[in-house]
Amino acid sequence: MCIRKECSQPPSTKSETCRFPDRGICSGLATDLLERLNAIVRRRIVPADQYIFKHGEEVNSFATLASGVVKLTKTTAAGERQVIALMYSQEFLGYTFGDHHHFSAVAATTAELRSYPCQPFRRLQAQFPQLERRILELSLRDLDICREWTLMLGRKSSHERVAGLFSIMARRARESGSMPSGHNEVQFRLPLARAELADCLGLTLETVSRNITRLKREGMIELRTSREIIVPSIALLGAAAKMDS
Amino acid sequence: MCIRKECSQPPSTKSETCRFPDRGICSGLATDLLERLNAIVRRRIVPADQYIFKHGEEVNSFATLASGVVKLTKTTAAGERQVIALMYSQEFLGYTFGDHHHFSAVAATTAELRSYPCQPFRRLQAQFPQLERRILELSLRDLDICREWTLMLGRKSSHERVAGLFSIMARRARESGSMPSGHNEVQFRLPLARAELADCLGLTLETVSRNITRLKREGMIELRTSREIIVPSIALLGAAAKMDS
DNA sequence: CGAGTTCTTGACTCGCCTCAATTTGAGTGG
DNA sequence: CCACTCAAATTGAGGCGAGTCAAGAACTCG
Repeated sequence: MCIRKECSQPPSTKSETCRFPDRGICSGLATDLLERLNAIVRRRIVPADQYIFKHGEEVNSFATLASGVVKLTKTTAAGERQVIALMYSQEFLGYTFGDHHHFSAVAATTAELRSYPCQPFRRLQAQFPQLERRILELSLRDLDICREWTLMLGRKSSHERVAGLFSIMARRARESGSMPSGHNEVQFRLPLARAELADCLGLTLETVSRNITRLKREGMIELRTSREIIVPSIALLGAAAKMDS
Repeated sequence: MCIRKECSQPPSTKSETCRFPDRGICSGLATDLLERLNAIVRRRIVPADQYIFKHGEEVNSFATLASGVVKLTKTTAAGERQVIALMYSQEFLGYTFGDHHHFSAVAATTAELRSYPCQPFRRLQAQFPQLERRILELSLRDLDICREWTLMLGRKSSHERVAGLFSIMARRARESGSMPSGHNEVQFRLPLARAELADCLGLTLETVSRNITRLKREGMIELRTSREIIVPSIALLGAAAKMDS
């Protein structure tokens, strides 16, 4: 019962800014609101490994990630880094009610942003309930993902973690990329170096590397180069990670 | 800049259901909306260690926790349990757009719920933008907490984790309980057994126990019984956990 | 092609887990 | 009120998985 998540709506409002309706902020919005959003949007290119915003900085814009991959990171008082989320193309970045960011955002690859200045965006949000609702939907989705991640970090072995992350990445690559969806094999380029993978998984770079070789040995993955990965079967990889979703 | 989180609003709309304005769903809502909510609310008492809802079950209500403590849990395919969040008095529980729960909720102590049936609640939500906004605020808060937890599980030692959890619990106890706020020392009753603490922290019960004795030895805490904890200084305990917030 | 970075691999250490034995504490009935 | 019982917590001994330190191989880019 209850309102059902609308997954398969007709791609009617497919504008330039919204190519993947179920991920982006703009999906399903009325055309007049889309126009208002387009009126305030600004483009911004952030090269790989540069900050988009830093922990503690004042919030002055939100953004849709038009292309690229972005890491959200936090740091222990002891200085250890932890990636708390990976944001992929079309996802909405940095929304908060607070006036200061509680984490940092770093471009993992070159990131192309559609940036909405905070104040006019909030005015639109107050004016259009459908925008507020969309933000809520996306936030709840982020919350779900974060809790899944929590389970991973709390209870899984290093081998399961690496398999799990690769399985997630493979699925994203299959969705976003124009892959023949009938085919089972997925090939993609890792957006992260070994040390960054380690920061995602709460491991060290060496442990990540060892588990990559182990997955290779077990036939779960193949490496073209150290960044180019071939996954023969996502289902098999997901099983190795002991995932359910 | 941007809209500031309203923390110190006058406690004007203090109804029976809303004693802690900044945590609950009802805080700051107009009186007509509060009346509509009160019209659909139902009470429910759940004894300790019983499920409030289970992972995979259909969503049929949301609830404010009127008193008690609730664990939100997930389980690995391998069967290991992980607590992904602790909900305290006045917090809002189980909201989602989906029609099935993605995790379980278990009463840690006897839990008194104010339960809102899903369908009428969603109608009110569609009708009153302020309710939707409030849900968004709370969801973003949950997201922040979850990401802090992620950092803890990914990067902290067992000792830091136990200290961190106790420091969080002590702060909650000080807020909720009628403690002399001038006084530094906090005393509270643990809502969780050792095994449950372990499920929160991604550790084993033995490791939790060892670290409790260590904290005791270091003078960071005192135990009256195994469930009654005295924290001489939350600040010191927080420092041991290497927390920043 | 060469220089610097990134990745892999090895040897060793340490922290947390596992298994097991007490100890403590709460509840019950004599 | 005090033994008895059972569950929960503590403590110990030993093993294993992930971290640390270090060397060498493989990429990347000028």
